[in-house]
Amino acid sequence: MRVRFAPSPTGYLHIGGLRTALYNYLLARRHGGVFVLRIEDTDQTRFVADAEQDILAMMAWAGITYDEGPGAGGEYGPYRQSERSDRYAEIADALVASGHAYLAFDDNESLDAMRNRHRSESNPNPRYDHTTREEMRNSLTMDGEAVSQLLDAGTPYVVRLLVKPGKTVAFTDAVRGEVRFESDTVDDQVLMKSDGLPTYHLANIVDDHDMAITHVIRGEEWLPSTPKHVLLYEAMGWEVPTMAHLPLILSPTGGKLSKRNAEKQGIPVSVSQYVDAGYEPEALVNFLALLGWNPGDEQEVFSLGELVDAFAMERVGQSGVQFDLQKLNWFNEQWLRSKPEAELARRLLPVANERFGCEDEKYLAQAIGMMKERMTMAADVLDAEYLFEAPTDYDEKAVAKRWKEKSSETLAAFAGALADLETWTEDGLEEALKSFIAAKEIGMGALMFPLRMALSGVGGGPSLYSLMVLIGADVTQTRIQRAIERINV
RNA sequence: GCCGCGUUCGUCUAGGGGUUUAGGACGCCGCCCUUUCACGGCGGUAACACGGGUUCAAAUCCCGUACGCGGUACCA
Repeated sequence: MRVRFAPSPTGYLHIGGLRTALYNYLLARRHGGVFVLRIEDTDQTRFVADAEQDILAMMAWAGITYDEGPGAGGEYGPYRQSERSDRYAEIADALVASGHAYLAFDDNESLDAMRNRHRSESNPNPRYDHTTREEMRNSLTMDGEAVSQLLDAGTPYVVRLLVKPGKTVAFTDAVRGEVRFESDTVDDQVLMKSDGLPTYHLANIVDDHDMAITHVIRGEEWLPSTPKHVLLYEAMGWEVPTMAHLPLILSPTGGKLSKRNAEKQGIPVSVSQYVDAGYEPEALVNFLALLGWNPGDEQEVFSLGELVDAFAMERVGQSGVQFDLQKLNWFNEQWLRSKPEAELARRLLPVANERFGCEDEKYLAQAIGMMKERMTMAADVLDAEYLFEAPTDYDEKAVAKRWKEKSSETLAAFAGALADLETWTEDGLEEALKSFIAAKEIGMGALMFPLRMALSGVGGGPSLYSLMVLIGADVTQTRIQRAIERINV
């Protein structure tokens, strides 16, 4: 089995592109096959200089490795279409020679004119096909001599696929079963552009054949052009690979997950935006894997390796799937909790240092340990400022509601008790606190709430025992004094 | 318009003729746990697009309709 991911460097790697890459990768690894990365850079006008680099970087971030491709080598290279031009020209010539394709000299104006001529309410998008090609300037309508003259004069031309009407083009899609198209509805696709570069359709089938690709796994947007590809394979006498068209990822409201549409709804479309937002790669991969595929049992959290073991094309769905950021966030929480604090601390230290001057990785790791179950994103720990510095203000609503007349007095007394405490540990603190409230004959809340306010300034958060251990005895004392001075009832 | 693909809780989905009072997950709501907030546990909310047919029996098979999505470029 040989599969490929064939992105076009016309923009940064799209979230849908990453899923396509992932499914290809999973299938290859599952079956001990080869995963090829091929860069389809045949559109000069839309070329984006650093797009290829972004694609490579994002795949690496996600842990999706490939066996052949730019930077990985392989016997079927080069893996950039811009470096394979001669081969496409050769095939285009062969297609023309065998009568499966022809030369067309029409410029944009005459193309527009033809479309305007035929445009009507019942035919809003006239095609260059068996119904119109006879009106045009091409090697079918002109004699050989006229064609030679144009060629000699250097007239620009394209090569078009000659699609004969009255045929049924059928293929079996691994996701959808048998799909059939009538050739009457297929247009004479341009195979070679006038700039001498191939279109996707030509380059794709030539490369898939030359690179011995056995399974073509791509987005559903390609389904309508598959008959053209089948026709091309047949014209060359090549075997048609197994086709699999993945359901499209839709925006949360059901429309296309286009850049504009999605970002309006707060859904990033570039993988790099997820990286920048701080998502765990495992979470994005996990989420994407389940977007259009399911294992058939109730497991939801999968590592990449587990996905490899569980993945099966038969369990890929057929209908479009809506992107749900909340579910992605849930996966991020799951993965975050499974990561060692030390690892997260190492990652977050630079930001913690910048924001709070925190240079102590161990301290940060300890703070993360306390906050882990409250975080959606790793950086959320830094939003709990009180972990790093004294609160500058105290939640007014909570204070108004729960700060009593005696709170200051209680706190002051407790501060005194803490000053005598010898074992500054969670257990020691808990013991001290309990004996304090017992002696004072007050409820737990009468001390806990003021203490929490004094130490954190907010009503919710991690265990106070662990917080006090984290910030230490001195800081605890300072914060208590500060609160007594500042919170007046 | 035409061509193609699709349609089970708000979302991702299981189920593929009787096992179904249609299961799970996210979200939302409630209860429990708890110093708080979370986590966790328990419970609740909520779906077979519609109409015909086939069949003893249909969410499941067939046809139609509706709706959604994709395609309809010298873009991929």
